[in-house]
Amino acid sequence: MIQRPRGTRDFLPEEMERRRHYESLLRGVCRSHCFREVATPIFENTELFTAKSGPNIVDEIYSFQDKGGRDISLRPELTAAVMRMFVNEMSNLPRPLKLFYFGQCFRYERPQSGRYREFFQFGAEIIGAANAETDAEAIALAAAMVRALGLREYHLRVGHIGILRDKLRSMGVADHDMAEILQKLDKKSYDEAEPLLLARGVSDKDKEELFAMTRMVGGKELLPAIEGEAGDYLRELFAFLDAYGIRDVQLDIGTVRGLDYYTGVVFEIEAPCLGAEKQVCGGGSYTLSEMLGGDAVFSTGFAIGFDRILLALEREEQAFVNRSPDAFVLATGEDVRVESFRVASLLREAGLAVDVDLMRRKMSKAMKAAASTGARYAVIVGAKELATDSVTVRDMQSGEQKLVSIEELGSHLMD
RNA sequence: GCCGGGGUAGGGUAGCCUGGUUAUCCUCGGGGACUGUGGAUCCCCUGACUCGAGUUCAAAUCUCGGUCCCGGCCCCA
Repeated sequence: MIQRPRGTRDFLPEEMERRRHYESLLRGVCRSHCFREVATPIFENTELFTAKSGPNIVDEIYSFQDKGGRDISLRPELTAAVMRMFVNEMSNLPRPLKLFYFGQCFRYERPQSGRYREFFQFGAEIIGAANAETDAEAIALAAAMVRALGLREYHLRVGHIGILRDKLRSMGVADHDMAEILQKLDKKSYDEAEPLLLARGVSDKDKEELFAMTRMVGGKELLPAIEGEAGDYLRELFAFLDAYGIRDVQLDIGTVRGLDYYTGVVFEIEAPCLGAEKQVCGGGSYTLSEMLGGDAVFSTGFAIGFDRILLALEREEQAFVNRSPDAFVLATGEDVRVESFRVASLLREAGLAVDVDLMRRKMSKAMKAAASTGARYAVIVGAKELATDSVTVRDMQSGEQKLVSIEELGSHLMD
């Protein structure tokens, strides 16, 4: 037996139907917000990902040389690819561009709960605008998507990377030193952040103030206290979010991102039921296009961990019921078997989901098979009925049976 | 990369500690009893010890290694 590669999954029909269902809900939300879908290759030149995330990223992704000696990687995320596409092919389109995407990504990591080597991201980017309404639009979309899926318990947290950066700058920390410190602060690793700060001559008082800021989490009552441009920006953002009906937002000054390309607002959504890997959505405003050889263009985007959010729905025991056939067609015997397929075809043409017995079962077994598919009706094709161009329709729930002419069969089953 | 727990038919399990006939039971699947009526019952059938090495007369069982799964650490673009 050949095993599946580590960290991958097979999706059986039931699971696949469920996935497609939720996928289409998400697509619907994107369309209602007038985002348009794009797709990029599953593999890219490795350079694209090292340009975005640094050379060490190669250790964590599926990276190889193809037969032509090109350095290729399976995409570990989709933002870089979408920005590449924007720079290469879409930079002259009217702005803002509102794009969304869904696809699998690959990371060479140790699998654990909610973490696979092949996983799916559903994300969106707004390219070419840099203001509070753009960020609000992105956050509103993310929130609407999570709501559309029906996730009951989640936390939406919004922060602004500028607040801590301003603070660090005022404390005399140089810009190129910030990423490392912010990374520690994001994880609330104060022990590790402290020596970095002290080494740059930050006073104890400043340090404590900084640490206190990273612990600021709350509702919009915190807004007035936030100084500077970032504060103004957040007040504006929250006004737009409020207009969009998004009120269950936490303001979290400690939510930052270590990476340099984030420029302002950052946000994440987490589902507490998931345990260690509970973040189901992450995003923010950034500028990446320059790193990919384009002009400086501001964007806001996010990605939803599709597998994770489905796992969260499962943990919340949100039932998904697979669709069952409208009808199951079976023959009473060999003499009318071919004719039963004609009836099935007729019903399919009429737009019904119709299954047939392919196993040459005897009638009682066929009936049993019909029951196990969950079909609403059994359509029994027999010589007696065919004599009057009719079939017997059995309601599988009630057991009630009727003689129905083949001509009226389709419309009879429709209602 | 690190720590811990696991792996017996498609799914769920017993057996493992204490090595010894044909590997248990349930379910699912196929067929039959039922020759024109399902979800009931009965009967029959298909189907498994994660892989490799070692110990032994003998390994599902003991030992070591690989692999995969589960939970956590690290990382999280």
